[in-house]
Amino acid sequence: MSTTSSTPPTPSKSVTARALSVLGAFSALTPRLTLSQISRATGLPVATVFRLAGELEEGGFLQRDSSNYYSLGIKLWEMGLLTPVHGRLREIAMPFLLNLQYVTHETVQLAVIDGLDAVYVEKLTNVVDVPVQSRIGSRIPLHATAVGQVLLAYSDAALIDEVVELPLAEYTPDTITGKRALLRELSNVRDRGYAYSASEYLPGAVAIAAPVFVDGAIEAACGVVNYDNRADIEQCYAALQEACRGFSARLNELKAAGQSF
Amino acid sequence: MSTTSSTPPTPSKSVTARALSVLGAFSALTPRLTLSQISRATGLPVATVFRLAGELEEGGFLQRDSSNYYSLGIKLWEMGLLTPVHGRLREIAMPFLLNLQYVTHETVQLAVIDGLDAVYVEKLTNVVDVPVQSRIGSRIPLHATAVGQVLLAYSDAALIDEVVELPLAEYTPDTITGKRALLRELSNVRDRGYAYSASEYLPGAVAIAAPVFVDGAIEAACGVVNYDNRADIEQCYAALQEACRGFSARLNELKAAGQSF
DNA sequence: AGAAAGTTTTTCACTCAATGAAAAAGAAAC
DNA sequence: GTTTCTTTTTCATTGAGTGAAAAACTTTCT
Repeated sequence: MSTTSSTPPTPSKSVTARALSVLGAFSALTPRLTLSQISRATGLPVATVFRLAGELEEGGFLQRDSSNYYSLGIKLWEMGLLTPVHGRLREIAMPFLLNLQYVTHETVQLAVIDGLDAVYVEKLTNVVDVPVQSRIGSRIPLHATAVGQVLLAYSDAALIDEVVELPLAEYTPDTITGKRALLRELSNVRDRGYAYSASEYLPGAVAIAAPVFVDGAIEAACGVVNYDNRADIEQCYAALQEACRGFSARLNELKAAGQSF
Repeated sequence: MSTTSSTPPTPSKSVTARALSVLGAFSALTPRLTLSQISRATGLPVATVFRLAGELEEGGFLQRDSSNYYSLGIKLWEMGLLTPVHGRLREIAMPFLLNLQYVTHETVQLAVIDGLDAVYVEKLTNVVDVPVQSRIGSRIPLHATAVGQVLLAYSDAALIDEVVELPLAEYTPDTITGKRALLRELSNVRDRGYAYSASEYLPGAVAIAAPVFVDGAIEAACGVVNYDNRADIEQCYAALQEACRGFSARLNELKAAGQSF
């Protein structure tokens, strides 16, 4: 019964929040930072960063190289591997993805939904010199990619409504940017059971994606991308379907057998 | 007289150290924990853990499911991907590993040295139902595995001396446990340019491994394992050599071109 | 069903650990 | 050489973190 305005009573930053913001200063574009760079990036006084960074290094969350640059520590990587998205998804998916890659010879991807984005959990390419567009961990739009559309199509109506109302960025001339058009496409995806996207995000990239269900709810999406229409889509689709079926079955099997999540 | 206490590793510490120890309570064996479990594992009072866990959740480092279980958050996974071991090694290695896996059909692995252990950075198997012995992130002994022996063989003399003096655990009857025998084997590895290990760690597992150099110093080791001697070792070896050469070349190329680390 | 045991959340007075300005010590740039 | 920038140390101040205890919930047992 609080009639008080929802003013967040959090003007100050706790020590923990500060420590996390030190870690947050690192990004794909800035994977290496000096003390003073961290200080500037976070707005925290150098002396404070000095102490916090020291403690984080102590714990293995940061590491410091010979030229006084910090980067994120190996402990952080190890902990990331304990995350459900890795241990309960990518690890189980891997054999299926490998086989799918083996059969199709194309780029294969696994994505989940997080918030209002799709996130690549795994991505396999055997082309060495490919200009990497998006890496594992990248966030990509739900409306403009095959995996995104699949993830969205089978999500709760509430989420669909929310995304549909968002301003839909136009990445290429083929990107779906209209609310009605997107809703129609999502409906198509559900009818077909898979998504097909040609040049909606990256020109020249043709992708198909299919859903992975656990207990009837969508858990992830698998996709196959090929550039410049090299591959036989029919064949890719068959392989994709098989991979998704196998993966779904495995997840459900583990869920039934395993005690938790 | 052992001071047996189930909470030894938590003398009074800084806030940051406490927060990190909350994260540290999670492991491969206990990827999900309740508040009170964390409290017991860390030796911190529940009220303290309550606050810290709340802040870590706020920052995306922990997540809480419907049944009040905490697990490590997606943010942690994302940050792990920014770590050099991932972005500067596994990501670049991946196409070569995939191709190696494709050619040999066997389990393929990439490992680095960290402290006195080898750590698996990547491991590819396309067999679905394999009883997973060691996963990505696992630490494995330097003296008893092919990748470990390669990593050690090309390390600094100081490190070799240190490892050689350690008590060398005997995993199978074929494990090298003697100091002199290990030194001799390392010498063999250097002479041959690769390591060959049969049932030294896991009975029935035959592995070969080769080094990956950057600027003349060893950076990682690639290996191929096959169980029950199914594969043609000669063929595997050729493929392995090619993968390592390609990968080394790519790393050196990037190092020369790229600005840093 | 109710009681008992366990877990999560809130409260609050105390106090100790975190703070950051400033100065010292090092590096690098000019 | 001087200047400019960065890292590290010091230290008086204080407010953020603390944890015992009680309240609020949940689960388990009889």
